[in-house]
Amino acid sequence: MIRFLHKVAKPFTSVAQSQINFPKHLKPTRINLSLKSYLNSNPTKTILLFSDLLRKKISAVDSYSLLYVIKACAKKSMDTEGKQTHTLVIKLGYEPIIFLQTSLMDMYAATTNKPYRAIEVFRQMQMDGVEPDQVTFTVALSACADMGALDKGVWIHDLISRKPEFSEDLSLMNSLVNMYVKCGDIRKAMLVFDNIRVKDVRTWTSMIVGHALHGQAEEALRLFSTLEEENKLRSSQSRGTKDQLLVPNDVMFIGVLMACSHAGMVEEGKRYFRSMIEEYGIKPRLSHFGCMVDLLCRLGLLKEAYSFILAMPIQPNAVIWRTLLGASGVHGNEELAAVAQSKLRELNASLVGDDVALSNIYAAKGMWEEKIMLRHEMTQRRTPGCSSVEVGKLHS
DNA sequence: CTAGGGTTAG
Repeated sequence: MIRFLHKVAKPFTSVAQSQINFPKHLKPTRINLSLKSYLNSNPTKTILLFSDLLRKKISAVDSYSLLYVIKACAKKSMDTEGKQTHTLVIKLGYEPIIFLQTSLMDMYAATTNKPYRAIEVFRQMQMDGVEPDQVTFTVALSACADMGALDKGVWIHDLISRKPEFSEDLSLMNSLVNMYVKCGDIRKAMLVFDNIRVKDVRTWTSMIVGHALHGQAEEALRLFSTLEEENKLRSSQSRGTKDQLLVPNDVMFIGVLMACSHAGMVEEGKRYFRSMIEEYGIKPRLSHFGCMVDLLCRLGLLKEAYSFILAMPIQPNAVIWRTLLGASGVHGNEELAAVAQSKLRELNASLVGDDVALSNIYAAKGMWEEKIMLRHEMTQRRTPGCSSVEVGKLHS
């Protein structure tokens, strides 16, 4: 934690700024460019430099400096520093600056596991009479989506509806579709989707994922086919329409594979996985492999799932082994369960529940010696310093 | 010489 608030001697004002003659290298713009430049390479340095400036009682900071610090806090998930910066924004009277409010909302959504703080900032803006714009609404909807807060999302949608020109903002509309998807109102999501005249890849992706999440695999895949057909049509037409192609990307394929997985469509899933690699030239990521493992495991194709995992060109993570472990439990395959279990231990990522899963299989099969052995191992393996908080990060 | 945004397995 980096403390800097208590070092602030007095609130910074624009009057004070104009009265002080800073050395050239300490002018706000100059410093801000440094703060900004560290943002991509080393965000912690942005925060350190800023706290250093305050410690030296150099008030050569302005709203730009704060913005970069807030972004740095968001990037490094430094919630304490983020909160301190928020306090500083208020202390310096920068509340009406919409850029700061929006990035604060974004910061809270990124650093706390309660995005409702982002909505609280939004509420406060409403109370202070600070008018939100498209970007503020976009971030607010994203926070609602993360929380699954349909009531708040609808409230914000209502506020947006009063500004017809906002419906031209595609980022905002995509955020709106995503909010309805994540909050479970698929019909409303479709309604918004249909009303977006010029869509992009993200629009389609949100809707495909939406259908997949709602167990509407056919709708998801039909949507994907529609997109492919539109692309084919356009590429066969004049050259002018080529740049209007909406080429499916890796994220969209996660939605497609999710749909196949939820519907148990194993052959289709394999076909899409191949198509992704061969036709679209997309290198599958861990999440794509995870979808495939999930698909195979759901159908009880455990051996195939296992050989699929072994053939992966990248190292499988704990989630993948846990998928296999869970499915082995459901389908009573104690050999593969034990393999998955040991892989989890190798990764140093086994959870209490993983031992229980294997233990239950042994019990169900009457393998009491194995169960006792496992129980013995479990009690021996208690390593100090491994709290449930640290382990909990695996779930996020 | 500088400001904020949307899609991602389980």
